[in-house]
Amino acid sequence: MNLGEFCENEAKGVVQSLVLDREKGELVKASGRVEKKIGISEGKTIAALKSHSEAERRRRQRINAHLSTLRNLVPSSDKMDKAALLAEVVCQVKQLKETATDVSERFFIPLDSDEIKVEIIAENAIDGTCLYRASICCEYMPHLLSDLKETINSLHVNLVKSEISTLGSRVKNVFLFTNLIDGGRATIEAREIFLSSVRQAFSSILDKVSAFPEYSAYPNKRQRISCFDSSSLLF
Amino acid sequence: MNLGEFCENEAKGVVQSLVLDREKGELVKASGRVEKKIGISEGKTIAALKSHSEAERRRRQRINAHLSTLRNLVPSSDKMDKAALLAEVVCQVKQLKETATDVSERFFIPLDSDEIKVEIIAENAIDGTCLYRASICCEYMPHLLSDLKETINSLHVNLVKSEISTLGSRVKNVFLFTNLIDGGRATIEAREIFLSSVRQAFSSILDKVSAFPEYSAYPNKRQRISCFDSSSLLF
DNA sequence: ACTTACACGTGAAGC
DNA sequence: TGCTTCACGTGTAAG
Repeated sequence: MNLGEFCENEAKGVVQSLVLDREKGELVKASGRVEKKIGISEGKTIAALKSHSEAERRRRQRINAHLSTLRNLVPSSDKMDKAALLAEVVCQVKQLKETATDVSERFFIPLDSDEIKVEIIAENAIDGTCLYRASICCEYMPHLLSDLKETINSLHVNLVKSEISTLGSRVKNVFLFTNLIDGGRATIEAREIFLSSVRQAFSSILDKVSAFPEYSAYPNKRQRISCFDSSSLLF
Repeated sequence: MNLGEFCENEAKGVVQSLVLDREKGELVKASGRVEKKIGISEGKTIAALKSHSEAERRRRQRINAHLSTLRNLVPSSDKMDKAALLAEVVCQVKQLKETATDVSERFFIPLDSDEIKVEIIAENAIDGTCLYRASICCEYMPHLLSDLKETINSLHVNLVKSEISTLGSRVKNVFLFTNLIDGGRATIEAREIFLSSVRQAFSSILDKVSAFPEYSAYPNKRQRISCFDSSSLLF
């Protein structure tokens, strides 16, 4: 029922509405409760309708403003319709994410998602000693590095190499180490147990970081990258 | 005028339409041309209206499908309304692009936008010889490298170093060189002329690449990065 | 004339 | 109840 229709029918004191019935393909009465008590507050109703349509107008403007912002961000998306623009945005986001992941894995850049990875990356053919790689990517917090150091120490591993890289407030740490305790005599089960204990140790750090109140509160930060070998610095 | 309104007025052989006048804040007649010849093709009109509303329905579905795809791509955007979702997407795209640019500049990764950069990066304090850095980022095409080689040769520069990196089908080349011809005696104007001649030479390569029919046709490619020093390989 | 895309006002549903 | 969001059918203009 549009505004014009309402006022027109208001005079008769009744509201009738016909709609297109999609299944039957014909016009039908809109509903059963078409009778209404009218005449008391036409002004109020009109005012409500007016504010409603104005609110809806504002909503559309908000959405379209974001869409045109996206248009500026996406190259050569002028004269694309809304659907095509959104399709293009989907592609861009996917591709950017994929690139970011690739770059991150190869070049050791911290991403925005927290992550822990612990894996065996090499096995000594002679004595069966394993080389492990453990990485943690998270938001920076005070004492993060000393916590990590403590964790590594408590695991009683033979640290081969450690690296840190930062991007904005994100930190990524990678550790290469061998297992001191069972070394070459480790069974597959023992290795799995060791892996999961390392994962657990790192996870508790991640929990601590997650619980830490961020003091950067998501600014439009200008991100800067730095990375270095911290083997000699930290440990 | 909605379908119900139309059919209702059709009986009277006239169409009246009231709309809310935003400036005056009151209801006014919609337009002057309210008289219509009706009774000839009601069926056709209804059919047209129906196909119209169905088309509009399909359009909405298309747009909403893309929006829900974006919802899945953006973390924790469940229960966001459309505007908030789009705002979040804008942020994500901006941040991803910024990160990509940072990473690209520092780690020498080709991005998706074609680019040429030629600049002086150092000047010899004694003889005034300049060290230049020229980079080109573009789509790969056959003979790109030999074209580049030819271009560099034709510029008669003293090539110090060249690097290539690729990401998917994108290629980025960086060249460090000094100017053989005028060397230390170059005036500021001569340097500018030299810079622009290098830019022009690279631009013609970029034009050639742009004109080249892509054979990758934008797949959802799994991008892989490789980069190497090509000084000894290429030149 | 037919299709297509957009803006609009409105009904319905969730707080 | 009032406010907000969404889907809908429609008016309208462009190709």
